[in-house]
Amino acid sequence: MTEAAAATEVDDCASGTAVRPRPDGQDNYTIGEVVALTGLSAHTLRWYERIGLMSRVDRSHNGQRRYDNDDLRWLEFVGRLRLTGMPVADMVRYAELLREGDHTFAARQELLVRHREDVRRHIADLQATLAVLDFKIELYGGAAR
Amino acid sequence: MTEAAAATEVDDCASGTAVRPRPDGQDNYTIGEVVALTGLSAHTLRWYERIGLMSRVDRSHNGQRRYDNDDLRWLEFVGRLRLTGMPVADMVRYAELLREGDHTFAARQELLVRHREDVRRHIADLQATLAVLDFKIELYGGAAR
DNA sequence: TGCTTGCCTGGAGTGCACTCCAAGTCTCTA
DNA sequence: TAGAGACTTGGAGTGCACTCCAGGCAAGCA
Repeated sequence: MTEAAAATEVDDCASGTAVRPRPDGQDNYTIGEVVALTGLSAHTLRWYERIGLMSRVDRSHNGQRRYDNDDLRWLEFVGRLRLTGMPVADMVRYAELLREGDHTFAARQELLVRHREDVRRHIADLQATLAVLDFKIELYGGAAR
Repeated sequence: MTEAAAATEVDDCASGTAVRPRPDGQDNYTIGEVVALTGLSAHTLRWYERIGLMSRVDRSHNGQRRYDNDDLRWLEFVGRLRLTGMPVADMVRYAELLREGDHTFAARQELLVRHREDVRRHIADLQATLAVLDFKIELYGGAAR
């Protein structure tokens, strides 16, 4: 496997539940379609592009955005990172590393490893709180009876 | 158990790792001590009081805040809710219900139950993302070799 | 031909959760 | 008696992640 091929594979496997309604080749979606598919607003999609969280999206002959399946995959991955609390600045950093090419593999991996640690810690915090919530809810139930 | 007793117990059991360095009776802490104990800033502590997230804190003869163990317990619980992403407005709502008395038991329980659902969903999201991160990190590792 | 719909841009505005500021008070130590 | 340090207040400012606005363009339809 070449590094370039690995990079593609690494960066495309956003998640198992990809939303890619049309096969490669017929995959050019208007911003409105992407809004419907991702739940993001058109404002947010344009903003993501402006701040460099997406590389420049293709345009139609009259300047309108045309997204492809790779864009959807990327948006899905970004959605996951966002859901897990990664700051937008870090996601932009990751996107920049991606554009810089294969020599940034280690930096990208490090960024993801660090984020994974954050996520693990956060899960532990949430579970500890869940126990407290269970206890309080139980007590309220007991007091109400 | 009276409802009042239940309310006290329910609302004091913030967590197992309470930071309460002095026993009840000698428990009056300056804002600086509470900053050191909780990690919150003095600004934030005053702001919490201003918005009603804490009921009015005792004052010394010259108007300075004096926190007690109950305040610390409450701050600890608030910290947990904050960590798990509850909006401040919801925490204020909970604090208001608490001040209104025993007849708000059901409402308080409902609020916590709803939040517990949010937390559970969030844990599931985090775990799904963890799987994606593991996969990508693994691929980067493979590509680097 | 005019109207609607969907899209474009740069820049301003919003909501949240703090965070800081200015000007003042009080207490303690040198 | 002076200075340092910890505290007080209301109100303004900050950073983040959007979110909206004004003004305009292009395509499709009555």
